[in-house]
Amino acid sequence: MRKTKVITPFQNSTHVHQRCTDSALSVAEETCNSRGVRLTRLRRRVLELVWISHEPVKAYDILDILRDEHSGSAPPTVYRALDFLQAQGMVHKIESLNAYIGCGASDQNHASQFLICRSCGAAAEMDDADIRNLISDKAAGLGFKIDKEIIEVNGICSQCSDNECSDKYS
Amino acid sequence: MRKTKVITPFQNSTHVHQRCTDSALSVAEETCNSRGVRLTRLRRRVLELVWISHEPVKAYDILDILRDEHSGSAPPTVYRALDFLQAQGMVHKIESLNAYIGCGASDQNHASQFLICRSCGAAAEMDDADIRNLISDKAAGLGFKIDKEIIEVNGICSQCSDNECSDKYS
DNA sequence: CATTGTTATGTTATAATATAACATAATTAA
DNA sequence: TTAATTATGTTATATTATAACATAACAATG
Repeated sequence: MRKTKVITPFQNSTHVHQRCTDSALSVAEETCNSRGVRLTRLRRRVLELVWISHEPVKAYDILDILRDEHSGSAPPTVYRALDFLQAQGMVHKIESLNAYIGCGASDQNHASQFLICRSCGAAAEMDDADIRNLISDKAAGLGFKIDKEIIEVNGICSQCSDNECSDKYS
Repeated sequence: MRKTKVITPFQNSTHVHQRCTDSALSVAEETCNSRGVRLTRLRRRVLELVWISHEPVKAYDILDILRDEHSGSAPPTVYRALDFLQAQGMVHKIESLNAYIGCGASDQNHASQFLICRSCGAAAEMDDADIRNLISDKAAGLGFKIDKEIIEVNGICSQCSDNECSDKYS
């Protein structure tokens, strides 16, 4: 069994979030350049806003911010940018939350499995080869050809369950 | 590797859908009785309407039918019934479609993996022990405690890909 | 069997999420 | 520099879901 490849981990308190964002933005710039697609100012800004935290972000929360910055912003503004970013693999939609999260591995073709913590609200992204392969095999065994896998695991992350435990004695 | 347990298969053309529905409804009746919860006329009717086909059904499509039958029907009518049926495991929500599908195994506690065909629109439900165990193990390895797993695999079912092939020569 | 608490449904209103359709502007290709 | 293409602006509306409060049905108890 292979080790789980963690694309975006649950973060500890010492993590400097600006680094995640900066890194994701530069990967995105490069990826767009090499693909000959345009990371316009608007799209870049939406990507930046998606990366505002490790919690999946709502489209209308992004829109609220865009509206403060530019009066011409409307739902299509944000949904179009999100569509572009999803097509380029820079943003994933979390279907069970109707929310969007940044992906720092947009340069790599990969599957995703999300772990979503109901306590802190953060989402971690994995690409676990064993899971990917097992599901491929099982689907193939039933004659099913996979386009896309949506895996969203809800629960409690390790840090939050540590905190819950310590709460009992506080 | 264990054989995939198929809860609801992709159906062939000879399948008599009334049987799926009847069977699901009687399992539901019994399950509700044994749990001491009430499968009211409304809830039963909504369950029946969810079972109208093997394609996930939209809440407002159910509502349109309910409205023909009873003028007092409104969105809460259908969402409340769906909430009840989901809580009892008789209906699952397909998050990526915002649609609902019947489950014939509401008497058994189980995980679900859905295969959703983009050609015929049908959804098949599995409970594959290997997938369930692998995801549990991987999550546990990261210290993550699972509440619920959402697995929705999009693609083309075996029958539809057979048809696509034969189309090439027709 | 009357009362009381509980659960289910009715009803109105509105929130939250997303897209259609067409106009204008910016960028790219010829 | 014109034409084609792509991106954004703008208005309107579709789709999905919940809040809040009223009434009705049912169940448990004395």
